[in-house]
Amino acid sequence: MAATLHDVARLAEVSIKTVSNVINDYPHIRPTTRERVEAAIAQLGYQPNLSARSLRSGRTGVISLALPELSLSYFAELADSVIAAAESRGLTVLIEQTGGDRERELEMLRSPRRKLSDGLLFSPLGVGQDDAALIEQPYPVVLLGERIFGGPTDHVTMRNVEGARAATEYLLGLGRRRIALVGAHEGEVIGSAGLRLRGYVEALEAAGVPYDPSIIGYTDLWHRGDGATSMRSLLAAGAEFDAVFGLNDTLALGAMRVLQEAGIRVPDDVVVMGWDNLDETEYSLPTLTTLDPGRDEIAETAVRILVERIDDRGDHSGPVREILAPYRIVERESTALPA
Amino acid sequence: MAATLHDVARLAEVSIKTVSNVINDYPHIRPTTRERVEAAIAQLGYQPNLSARSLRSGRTGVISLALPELSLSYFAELADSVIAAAESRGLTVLIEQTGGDRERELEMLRSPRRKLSDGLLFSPLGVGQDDAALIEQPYPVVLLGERIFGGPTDHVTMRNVEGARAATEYLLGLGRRRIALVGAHEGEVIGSAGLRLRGYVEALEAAGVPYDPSIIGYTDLWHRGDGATSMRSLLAAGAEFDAVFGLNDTLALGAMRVLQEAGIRVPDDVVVMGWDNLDETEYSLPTLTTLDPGRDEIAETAVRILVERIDDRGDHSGPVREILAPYRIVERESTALPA
DNA sequence: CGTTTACTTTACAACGTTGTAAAACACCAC
DNA sequence: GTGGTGTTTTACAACGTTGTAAAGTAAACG
Repeated sequence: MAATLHDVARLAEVSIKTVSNVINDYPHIRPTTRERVEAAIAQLGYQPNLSARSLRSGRTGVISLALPELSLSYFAELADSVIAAAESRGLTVLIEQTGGDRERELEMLRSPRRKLSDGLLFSPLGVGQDDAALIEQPYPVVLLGERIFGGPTDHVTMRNVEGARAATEYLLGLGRRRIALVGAHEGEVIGSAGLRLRGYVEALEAAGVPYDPSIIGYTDLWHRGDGATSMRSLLAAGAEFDAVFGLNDTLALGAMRVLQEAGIRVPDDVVVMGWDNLDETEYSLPTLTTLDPGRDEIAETAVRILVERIDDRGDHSGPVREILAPYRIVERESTALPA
Repeated sequence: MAATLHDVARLAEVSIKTVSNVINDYPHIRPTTRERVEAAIAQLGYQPNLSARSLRSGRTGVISLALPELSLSYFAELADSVIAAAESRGLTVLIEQTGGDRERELEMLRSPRRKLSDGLLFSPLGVGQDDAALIEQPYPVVLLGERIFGGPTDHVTMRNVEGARAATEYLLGLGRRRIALVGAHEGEVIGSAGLRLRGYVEALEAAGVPYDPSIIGYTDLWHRGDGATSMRSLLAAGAEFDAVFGLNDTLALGAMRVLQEAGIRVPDDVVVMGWDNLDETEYSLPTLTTLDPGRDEIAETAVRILVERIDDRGDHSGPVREILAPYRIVERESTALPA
């Protein structure tokens, strides 16, 4: 069996509390004692039992990250960033996949498993604005994403409206006037799709370019195939456009593939732009212009805020914060017009 | 503060042990008592403290998964599968990123953080055959991947040699004789690259096709850019080939992109094949033929074996197992020759 | 109606750690 | 020496849970 404080204490001939003190860097310890204890620790290969420590201290040193699916590249890269941010603070990350299912997301919030962690970063897909009240929990939660605004918890997200507006303005700036949009969600107002659509519309209005429903492609999901399917229907319907704005990179890549199959050249005939700045946009053919929504910044900020809430435990008084990460447009080949 | 067994017991007017019994489905409880206890639990919103439970029971219900990086698609999809397999057994997964760095991988094995979990699924990249002895730990570890064989722990992996041989034979079967390989590692014998290269060589020999070092592309890593760079050097060196076997999908996709840039048609001029069956191979242009190495099977098996070891705790007697997942070739457009 | 048997509930200890408070020790000044 | 000050070490309790073993209760048998 693994060694405990008692074993170390016996070997070093001190009390267990002294061993505990050595481990926790209590300042007043005689150097000779410290040495003896450290030798005993080394000899027995002692490692503290974290369950006991966390029972005693009420802290586990673990945070949970609940997200739809790791096989969606955006969430994989987000998880990567979150783990890195947590690691730099000595925290470990427990990942829960919800599949984007509302019921499972809600269950995640209530499940006793959350007791395994000190706090939760929650990135919902199924839960929506109507459920805002439900995410209030008696333990620290930081909300990620665009499903809920003005909820009861801290919230870190990207600038969807502004970003989409900037992206659309960028395409307008290239002289394009018929910008097809891929990935809209029927009737959605809040949520990534709804907000980005709003930014798109705002940019068009500001530029005096009419909004044309016939070049808006609707999809249920933002998986790889959806962009392709959506683009196929646009082409089949005879839609005319000179630019495509994919509401995320995978949609844009799928759409781009269909354009190329149809013999339409990118960027010469139609320019294409995505959103997320996934690794793979740097290696597609052509490479994809995209909007970098500040993923690292979001992860870093979210972890920082969550840790602050954890440290404030009991004192839930601080105001609810809503933090927006900065975005930037990354220009690549898919919008590079001949000089 | 959160309710404890004591609070529930007081409210239900029973002993805490009775409450504990109700929670743990102890059979001999009077229905009326059970009802009273359950009402109290509901009223207080009681949830068991998992730290205390795990201190008492020695189990946490968590397993760790140590892997290089979630932003590498293969590992993201592997993690997805592992989490799903764990979830179906009521386990949660703690993810640690090692960055593929040997030191950090070794540290992971020794770190007291492992106490947070009941066992470890370890997918190394930096640690190699020479370190085999180091992965022996006084707690359950299942090794994933191809860096170490014949080590002291259970091991689940793909059939690298056979798979690569089958893939090469498949390309030979298309009538191709000059099969370029992308992603070899200089001097490696064990490890994904070394093993797959061996399968490639075996297939050539069996078919009586000479092995030509001038069409072997070496890369340090298997990241997205490496396949592109490697293919560029092959082309620059004037290498001649009619097929490309990428040792993984990202390499193959990178190489394919460079071929297309150079005006070489895929599959007409050169057929391309990858390895991993990533989601994205289904949406590239052209879609990529690939070898599916049985990722779900690997995850499912690894979790199952790990759980068995955890349940056997103390009884480390069972023989070390080496399990190979079945592979299959997925034919897509990148090798579809005109009829 | 006493005794066996089975069911139901309980008190207590233990898991390994850390906070509290106090004891033991060393040192110094007077 | 005596008292004061600061350092070092300790005993004990507590965190919330479950296993052990035993006590209490009800049903069943002879």
